[in-house]
Amino acid sequence: MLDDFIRKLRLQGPMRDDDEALLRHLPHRLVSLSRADEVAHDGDIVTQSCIVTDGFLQRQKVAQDGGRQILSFQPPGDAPDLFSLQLGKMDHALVATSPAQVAMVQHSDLRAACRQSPTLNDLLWRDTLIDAARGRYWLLMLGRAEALTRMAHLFAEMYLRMRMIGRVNQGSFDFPVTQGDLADALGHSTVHANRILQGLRRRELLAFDGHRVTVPGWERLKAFAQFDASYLHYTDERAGA
Amino acid sequence: MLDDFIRKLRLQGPMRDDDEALLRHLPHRLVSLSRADEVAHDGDIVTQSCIVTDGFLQRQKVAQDGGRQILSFQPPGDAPDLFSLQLGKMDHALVATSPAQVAMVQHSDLRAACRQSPTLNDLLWRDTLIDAARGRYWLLMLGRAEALTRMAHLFAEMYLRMRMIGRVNQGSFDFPVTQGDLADALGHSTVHANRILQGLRRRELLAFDGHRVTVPGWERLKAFAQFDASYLHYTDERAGA
DNA sequence: CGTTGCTTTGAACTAGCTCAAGACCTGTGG
DNA sequence: CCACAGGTCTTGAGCTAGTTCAAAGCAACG
Repeated sequence: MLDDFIRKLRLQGPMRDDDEALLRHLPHRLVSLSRADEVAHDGDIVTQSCIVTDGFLQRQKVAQDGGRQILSFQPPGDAPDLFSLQLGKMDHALVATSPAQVAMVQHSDLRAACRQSPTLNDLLWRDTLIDAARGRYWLLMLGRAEALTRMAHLFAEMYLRMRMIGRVNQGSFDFPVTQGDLADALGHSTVHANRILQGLRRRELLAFDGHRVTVPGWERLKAFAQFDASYLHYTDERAGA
Repeated sequence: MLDDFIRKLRLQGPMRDDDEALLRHLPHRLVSLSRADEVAHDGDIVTQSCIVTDGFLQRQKVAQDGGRQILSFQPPGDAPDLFSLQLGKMDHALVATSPAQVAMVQHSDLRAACRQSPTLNDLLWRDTLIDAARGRYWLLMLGRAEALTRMAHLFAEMYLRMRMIGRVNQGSFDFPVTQGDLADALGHSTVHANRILQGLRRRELLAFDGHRVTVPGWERLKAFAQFDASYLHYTDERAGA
């Protein structure tokens, strides 16, 4: 069940076999989620973290005026609230983007594993930092990139991340989000998200039907989105190619 | 020299006295910087991290089109590239915003200290995660907040962070940045940054002369900026009040 | 087979941009 | 001590990317 997580950690740095064993023996409880289910609410005090095993979660934050900003989409293999192991408190909500499945792990068990193995401690720390690096890149996109590039970049990142966990088949992968979700992630209105998607399809950079993304030419999309995979900090040489 | 850093860590969670001693005995080298000096370049492989002891650093990233996005301003007490302890590689540049002083610490020494004290390991991990939390909040601002709120929020955050390290006197603190810097941080043009600042001054929310910020009424600014300090994860009760 | 939520389109509007020029300030060399 | 140079700030004016509002089309689900 934690296969994707372990696979991703291995892509992000060297993992000792005994650390993998420690992870595999982590007690966990599988939970199935429907779209919009909240794994954790903004402000919650939490004592467990989750690992996405199927579907997508998203981080989101609702502003005073009711506007919603989606801070990230988290594909399988992600541990989107691993940070709470150290912070203990949510500063945003963690919500199921689509029907999803997560493995819940107690902080006490994670802490015990980290104490037992400093190298596992480092692997997890590293994962939370790569997560932050993705956030920084998203910041760059929101601040500087124009609409088409921004949207293209989001899809390029998802494409590569899904490919790295083996979930891309013939240039296409599941990504069940609404255009409203995309708009809230990119800081646009729903109407404009719709028009951007049409623009990307017209340019034959990607097609998206609300459930599945198809990338006809990865190199073309990469170039258009000015996508440079180095911020994902994969140590594997094939990454991003 | 590491006083502000230790002070900040103590505000973010309980610190054992022996951990403080470990930090104080970290070998470090003080470096003075002029405005625009690069502590680390985008893409650098690094084996040391810095702690800001005076002045401001900023993270920044230059897009293909030459546009620059400032990802964060780092006041004294921050360790803006502590993440490189785990990642080893810069995915953005670290630059002096103004004349500044930093303490450089070797990763090998930091790693030794973390191995020696798991609680110190946690304090540092925690610090990198709070840094990420600030980034998420900035993302919310860039995505959803309108110009005036966005600018006000940046100043509110800097005000509070400076106050927590004792660098606010009578509602005013040093913040030597140009309007171009502010624009590049907030995703605006320089011209617009200028007009926003005029708007904030006209409303008597804050005054800024290019060197120093003066906040005539903290409560008013807080309300206007919709500032809620909880994302800074200070454990001290006085924080944000 | 009707309801509900999502997508698509049009049209008017606006926040923020770009371009351009002038004012101001600060440090430097003569 | 002055003049000049380079950067920063300020202002105006026209433009554009993206918004809001409103309505219609579509598709999935009970």
